[in-house]
Amino acid sequence: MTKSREVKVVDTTTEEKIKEAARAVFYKKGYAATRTRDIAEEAGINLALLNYYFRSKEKLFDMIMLETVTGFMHTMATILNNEKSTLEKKVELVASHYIDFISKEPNIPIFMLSEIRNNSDGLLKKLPIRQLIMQSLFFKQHQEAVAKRKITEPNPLHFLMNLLSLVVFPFIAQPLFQGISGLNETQFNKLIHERKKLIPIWIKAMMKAK
Amino acid sequence: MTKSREVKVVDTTTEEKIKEAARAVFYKKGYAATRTRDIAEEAGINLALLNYYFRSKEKLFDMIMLETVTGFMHTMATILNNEKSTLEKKVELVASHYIDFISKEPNIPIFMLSEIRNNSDGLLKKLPIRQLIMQSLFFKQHQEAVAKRKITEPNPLHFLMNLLSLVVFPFIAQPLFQGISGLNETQFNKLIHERKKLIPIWIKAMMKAK
DNA sequence: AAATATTTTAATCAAATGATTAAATAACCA
DNA sequence: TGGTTATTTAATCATTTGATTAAAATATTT
Repeated sequence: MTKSREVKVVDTTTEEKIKEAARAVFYKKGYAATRTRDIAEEAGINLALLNYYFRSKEKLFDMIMLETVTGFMHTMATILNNEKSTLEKKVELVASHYIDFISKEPNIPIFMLSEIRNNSDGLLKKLPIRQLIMQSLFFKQHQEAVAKRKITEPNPLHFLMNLLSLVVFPFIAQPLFQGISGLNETQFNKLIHERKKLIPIWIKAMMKAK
Repeated sequence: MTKSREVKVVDTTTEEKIKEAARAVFYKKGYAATRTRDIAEEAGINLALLNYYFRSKEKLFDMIMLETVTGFMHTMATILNNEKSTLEKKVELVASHYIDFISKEPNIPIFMLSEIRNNSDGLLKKLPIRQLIMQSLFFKQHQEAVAKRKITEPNPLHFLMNLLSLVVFPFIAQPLFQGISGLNETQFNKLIHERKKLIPIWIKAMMKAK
């Protein structure tokens, strides 16, 4: 292993450093509010290097945005299509995985959803998310459960919307809820993590309600 | 009624025109992405008038932000403190009111939550939202219901978080859900409005689950 | 009507910001 | 090593953007 290789493994490439810095700043402040100079500073590099490696702020952003959304959807599709888990287990997996994931990157949901909303040319339309989820095993299992009268709500979109709402919204509205409740960050995190167990129970009860 | 007064009533003041334009643009694009020139154009006025009436972009924004958050919280507090409604009825009122309200201004939730997140000096701390909600009749009724074993989940914050999640998140993630489902705007709106009836049923079932 | 105050406009400023350039430095290779 | 390529830097550009100014237009008061 040459020295240059070792640097790439142990430390990180300048290119990677910039990308990671950009990711951090974009996640926190969004596209419009981040300055290329913020990214340069965060990465500890000269401003010109950003354009040297990535041509423009917009190209760098598009790359990160694409990776973020793709990663999010890919994980979702993987869970929803898991052959070895029941519908109930999938609910547990979604809740558990995303609560842990978002806990590590709390700004991701509002970042993604804000930027998707702005994005007029439609990043979503370029990705094959539609069939990946609408034709997932999760949806088939839901359909079966409806047929067997295990679930009353026949629309699988309500099912998925409810699950994601309960998982994601508390993070998005965290500052609001902390302001209301007076809980500090540690206490709030504890509350959030309780939900890994609670959400599957709630979802189960909801979907049987009539 | 003089002519100048009539103008103020029928038409609108320049000042009001600017404020309404600013509201529209800020809601849609957020603080960082809106240009004072965007607001001027939307209002059909000269750029200098914005500074003449409101001194700066930031002051104009702060004013709109304060009104928005105050309005939101005030309505919430009013519903949660309604002496004449049961806990269940309050859930219905919240769902019904906010679904109608956000339907008319779909960008409000993500706007508010994004900007609250940025706001480092803490707009929330200046408002008396804490006691207004934590000491609300809604929370007292919840406590009673827990005592009477009508509700299993003892934490009222989970209760409120769940309710708001189910109401608000579908709007925030609307572009995502439309991308996933392939529904057009009309179809999606129909889905959202179904939730006015469904959410109270779901909440009821959830909170009794164990 | 004349004088005064208010509102609006066009022109301009200064700072911020995304991007480029040419030169310097470091890495690589024959 | 010496030459070539790749990386990095400092300086600078051109635009954009928030804000100001002085003058013009309009409304109000005396």
